[in-house]
Amino acid sequence: MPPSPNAHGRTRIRREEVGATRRERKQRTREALIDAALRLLEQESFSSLSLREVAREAGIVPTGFYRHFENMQELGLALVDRSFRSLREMLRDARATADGDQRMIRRSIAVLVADVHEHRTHFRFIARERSGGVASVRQAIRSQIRLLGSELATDLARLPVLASWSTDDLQMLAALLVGVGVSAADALVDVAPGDEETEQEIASAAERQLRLITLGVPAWRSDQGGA
Amino acid sequence: MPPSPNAHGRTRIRREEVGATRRERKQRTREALIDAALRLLEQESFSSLSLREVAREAGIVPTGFYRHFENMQELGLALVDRSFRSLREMLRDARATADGDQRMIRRSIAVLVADVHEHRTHFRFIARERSGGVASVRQAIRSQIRLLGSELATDLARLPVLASWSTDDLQMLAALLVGVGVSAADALVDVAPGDEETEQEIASAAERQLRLITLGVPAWRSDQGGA
DNA sequence: GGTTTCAGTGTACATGTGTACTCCAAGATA
DNA sequence: TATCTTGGAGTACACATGTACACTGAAACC
Repeated sequence: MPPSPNAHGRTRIRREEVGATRRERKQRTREALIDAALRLLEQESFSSLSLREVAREAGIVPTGFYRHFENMQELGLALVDRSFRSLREMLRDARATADGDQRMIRRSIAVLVADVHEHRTHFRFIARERSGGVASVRQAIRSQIRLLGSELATDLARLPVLASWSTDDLQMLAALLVGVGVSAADALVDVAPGDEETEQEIASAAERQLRLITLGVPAWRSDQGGA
Repeated sequence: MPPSPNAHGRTRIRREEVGATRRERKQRTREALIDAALRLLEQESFSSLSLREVAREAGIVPTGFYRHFENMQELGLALVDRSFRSLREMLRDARATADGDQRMIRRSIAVLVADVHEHRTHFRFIARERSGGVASVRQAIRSQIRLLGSELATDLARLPVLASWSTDDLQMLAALLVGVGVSAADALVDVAPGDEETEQEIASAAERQLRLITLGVPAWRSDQGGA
């Protein structure tokens, strides 16, 4: 624990603070709580994060927390929501604007890398809690990722190469592709902030992995099982 | 928190317990601590696990913990070690005894599924902490998984189809295959204990994913970049 | 058989926790 | 203007936590 608990740039909210309507100020405190949590999550995991800690970092008194969230778990769900909001749209856009599977792959990876870059804290949270401690948070994250997969499967179904594929096989493929993305994001989150080279390597590896997979697609026959 | 903290079958260790040499008894208590931790980790994450909790569950007094581990983090590393010990050998064996890539895939997945089945607690721990809270534990797990990848890459290099591949591409392929395995294990850990059907589905999906990847292999050309 | 070692005990303490309660000042509403 | 509503403050309490310290009795050793 750092010696000075309120040391670095937390968002102090005070009654005296200038601010417009009451709703706006409440909203702002809510944001401050979310941001405070994300900031603290760079150092520790969600399940070991305490209500008091978050409140302190946000600059309000512990009991004030309850005006915004019933408990920490609810804060967790808000964090999941916040973290996934933009990514899903951006990915869908990326697939819509660029068709042709190779271009789609490059675009999607680029979007992912850029988003991880810009919202590192969100992705660190997601990566850490995807299999992590608090059950409801974990489930929320997984359901978001599953959604990502379904959306991808729907788009894939429109590609000529995949026209003859069964829904089951499409889901399998989509899950595989999403898995590669998740692994890449996982790896990116742990790259030192300045290290663009490693970042580039991870992106390139993910791209090549996706490309390898697409190479298998034309040869796929659902029923071929044995050696 | 459950009403009776010492309720279910924890391993009580007492001075009066019959036991042979002093070393053996110390070893047994150490095991009891590890087992206690694994038991508790079914309900909560490692970073929110307390030293007192583990000691209590193992049937010793809090301060007794220090006779075995310097702190919780060291316990965590012991858990990582314990969890990976058997799997790596089993996987290497599986690849050694069955050559021919399709058979290798089937065998490896079978080994993984069986091991997850038998040591569910280990894999739950690994899955949860792989991206989880305590840095040193996370790093230990990742290095084990990376090792898994390197070992696989070495074995892959011996396959005729991959003879011409660069080391870099082999690493990329190995990472992809290991990634599929990790995802599968992730999913398996959350299957309800009795539900063999879902288990079978996950295994089958992973197998198909691996098969699809191998289909891409003959078509791979390292330098082909564009659409 | 006497001495040493040491795994596990028991006590103690300062600190952090979640949450119940009352209070208040400023925004909302009439 | 007077009244109501409500974010947030302040106080309080009953816990749980990590670890320091002195202890004990049996195994290990001479």
